[in-house]
Amino acid sequence: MEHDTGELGSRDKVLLAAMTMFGEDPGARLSVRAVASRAGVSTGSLRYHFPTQRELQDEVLTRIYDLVVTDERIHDSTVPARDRLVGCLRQVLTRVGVGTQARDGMRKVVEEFVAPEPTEELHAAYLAIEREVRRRLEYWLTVLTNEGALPDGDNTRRARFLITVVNGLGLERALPAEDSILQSETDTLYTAVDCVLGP
Amino acid sequence: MEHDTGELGSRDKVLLAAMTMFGEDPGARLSVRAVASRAGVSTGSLRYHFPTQRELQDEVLTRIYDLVVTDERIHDSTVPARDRLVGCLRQVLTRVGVGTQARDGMRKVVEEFVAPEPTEELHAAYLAIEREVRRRLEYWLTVLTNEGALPDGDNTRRARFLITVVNGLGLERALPAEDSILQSETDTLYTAVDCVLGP
DNA sequence: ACCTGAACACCGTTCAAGT
DNA sequence: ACCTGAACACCGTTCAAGT
Repeated sequence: MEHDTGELGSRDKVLLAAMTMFGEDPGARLSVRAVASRAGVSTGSLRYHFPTQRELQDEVLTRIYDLVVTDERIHDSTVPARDRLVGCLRQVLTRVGVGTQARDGMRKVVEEFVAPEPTEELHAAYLAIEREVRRRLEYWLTVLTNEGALPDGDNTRRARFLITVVNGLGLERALPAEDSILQSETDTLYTAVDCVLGP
Repeated sequence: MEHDTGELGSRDKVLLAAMTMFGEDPGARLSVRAVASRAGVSTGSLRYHFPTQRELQDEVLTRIYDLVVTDERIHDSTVPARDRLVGCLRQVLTRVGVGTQARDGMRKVVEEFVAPEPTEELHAAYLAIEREVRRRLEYWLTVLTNEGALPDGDNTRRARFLITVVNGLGLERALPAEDSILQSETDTLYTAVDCVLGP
């Protein structure tokens, strides 16, 4: 008959604590001790479920992005425009995934579109995907423009810029990284979005 | 009549030690204790001359890159700061190449660092490279900061952002693209640089 | 002015010991 | 199987004390 988090396993307690902390401050450090103590769990237990700090952060990333329902988000004007746009970009990154998924994804992209001699077909196939993503991004930017949150301007260009940033982040998810990846990804997303939204 | 480093002041001893260590392994950590002990100096003394670890690393960078003449570009103050920074980023992208070279390069990166299960060695190897690039970028930013072209701020964060953009552009060079890539790359570089330099 | 080294408040990871 | 918490080997920074 518990009404707190007592029924949760340690793993979930840790995850809940980490996500809460991330929610409170997306730039937070999420150190072992900070998260463990917030979760009411020992550092050893945290390590048992997440053998490395990076694994914890990856899991947090996945969960966070799963929660975000996106397209609604861009219309929710109670939230600052920059947060909404960052949320949308995060949604794009969700599909990239983390860990093995991110690495497999990048491997496939390279196998399919980079390694082979670029035929007409391949070219067209990739461009179709790329255009799809850009359209989506442009749509989000349009919403913000109509709302007055984003000055009139070349939204295609802006979208291309944001896509490049997301591509860079996606690649970095597949590559080895320091374990502060969660924090620096947030930094970069906000930097890019602020850049587009202007002063 | 000393023939060792005995005549050097502590500050120089520290600098010499740090630069030697950097020379031996550009991926080295250059921690307070490691450098101080190598220099035969107390941590307190090191701190006296370099109030912060960042200041030490910046000084090392400056000395190192002042030796390497390749970066004349960043020092040429007859050119606007943004153009110089974009030039430097282009220099990084030069190594990525275009066409077949870019595709081969990306394939190799993926083969080497993405596809295999990430061992400790691989991880360290990649991080060393990454850190090297970031240091270089930070150095460029420091030059602009000292010059007054760039407000004081977190240059590490700025460097990370620019690296992500360059990573994105590199990936896009390897992928199929519309033929306006040159133009959109320039757009993106300037957007990113302006974003960093501020209004 | 310059230098020392201990102390502080942190890291992430490991591990013997418990249940 | 899961969890504990101490211990380890590191960080960067501060500071009273010396010369």
